[in-house]
Amino acid sequence: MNIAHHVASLTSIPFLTPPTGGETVVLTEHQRVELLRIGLRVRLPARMTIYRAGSRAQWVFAVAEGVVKSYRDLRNGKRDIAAFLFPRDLIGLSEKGHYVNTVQAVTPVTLYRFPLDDLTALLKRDGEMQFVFLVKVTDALRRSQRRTILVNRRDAVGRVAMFLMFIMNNLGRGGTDAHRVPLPMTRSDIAGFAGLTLESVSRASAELERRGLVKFEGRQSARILDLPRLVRLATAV
Amino acid sequence: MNIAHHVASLTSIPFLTPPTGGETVVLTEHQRVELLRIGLRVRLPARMTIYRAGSRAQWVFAVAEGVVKSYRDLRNGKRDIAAFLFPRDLIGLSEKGHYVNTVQAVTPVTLYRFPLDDLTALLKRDGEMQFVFLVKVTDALRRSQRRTILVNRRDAVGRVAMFLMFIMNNLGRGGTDAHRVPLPMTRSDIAGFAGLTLESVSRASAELERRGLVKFEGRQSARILDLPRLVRLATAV
DNA sequence: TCGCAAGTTTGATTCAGATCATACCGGCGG
DNA sequence: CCGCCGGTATGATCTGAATCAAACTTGCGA
Repeated sequence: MNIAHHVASLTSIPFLTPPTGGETVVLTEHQRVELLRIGLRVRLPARMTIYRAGSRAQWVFAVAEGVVKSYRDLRNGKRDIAAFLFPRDLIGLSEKGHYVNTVQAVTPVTLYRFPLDDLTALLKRDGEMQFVFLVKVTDALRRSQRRTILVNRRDAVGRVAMFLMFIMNNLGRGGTDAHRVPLPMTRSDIAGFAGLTLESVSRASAELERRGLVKFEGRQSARILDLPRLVRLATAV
Repeated sequence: MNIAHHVASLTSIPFLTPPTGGETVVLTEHQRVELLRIGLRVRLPARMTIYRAGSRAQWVFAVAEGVVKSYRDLRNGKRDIAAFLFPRDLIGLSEKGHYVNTVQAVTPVTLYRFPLDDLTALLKRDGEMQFVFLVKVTDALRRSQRRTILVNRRDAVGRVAMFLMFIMNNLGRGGTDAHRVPLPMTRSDIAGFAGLTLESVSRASAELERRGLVKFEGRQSARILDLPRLVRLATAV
């Protein structure tokens, strides 16, 4: 196992900017080595289930590349998407030793896998590193709350507009074309995330296109034609 | 200032059970003293605003007694309740140095107030204590996700049933009567939390009462008459 | 005691999204 | 080239929560 290679890769998931300041938190070289001592890099194809809700929570994962969805199947057959996860995100939310959601790769993904016990011990030892994780989880909480606002909206068009903004904010960086929004997930997934049926997503998308705000190019991507108006729609709650 | 008194009070907010194990995390005596060195106990009357969204985030608070609501006022005049917070909960979610939500006392409350900088430094120094906070924030994330499921439901009666269960899970303990549910917040607050209008909350409540599941005793409390059926309704998504 | 005001209930109507049904599209194996 | 199939779009209808409106209830201060 090539540590040097892993260290280099880990720098690509430096987690996040802290909520209280402007500067980005980056792990020190030493901390990266420590993390990699307990972590393993794994690559998975699209559609692969990473873990299932209810199974024993043995690992925490960090997304390095690709998109992952976290969901719960409800009794009525519907699927509630808890979150879409992107590079830099952590996955492995558990309760009483068992995973809360089922997590599945949407695209081919690269993950880092950490045994929960080892990670816990490491974090307790290294307060600075733990703080990076604390900040990250706090960020996830903020995003979850923001998403609730999205779902609380009544109008389908506004929800889809918000969803597009959401994807832009998470996959926008690094893209060659700032106005192209990749949509690796299905309409069904979008519907589950936005609290709509897939028919409504389809209709709302058509409406956005009709209004000249967005052009859907195939099923897997969209082009933003009028960003200011889209932003207004999305934030017009 | 009576430290001994404060230490005793702090034991009443031992935060949470960790997600990965069964045993409750309790701070050591030393840790409590450390926390209190930087913390201040404050009592506030009902309706008092603790902080406003957008203001500089200088403090983190821990709820010791009472109920607090966290919300955002939306452009359309509506109010989205981000969370209700109970004893043991942390408040002070911020982004780039500014609070995300406005936070207001629903009942008279007792809080512990910690300067963010001091708390940050303390947590980085004491990995064990920080871990208690990490677990707490993780718990908040789980709750936020569960709430999204609540809001995603379409039927008003089910949402109100879920809301009642939610309150029971947070205020149930310590109550003399396990079937009495205190409702310190207004119908409007409930509506904001459940993603309904207050009229719908009112009608759904009446419907629950008509079906013999719940009896509302004044505006501030309800009595669960048929818990099993209420649970089924709440989880029947 | 009265009267006000905030909060709540109840009623009538509207409307957007769910639902049910059917048609379409694009990729892939044979 | 065909036919299948998962995913998507479109159309018709239904439903239940939002909305608008008005009455009622409760607590509280004059």
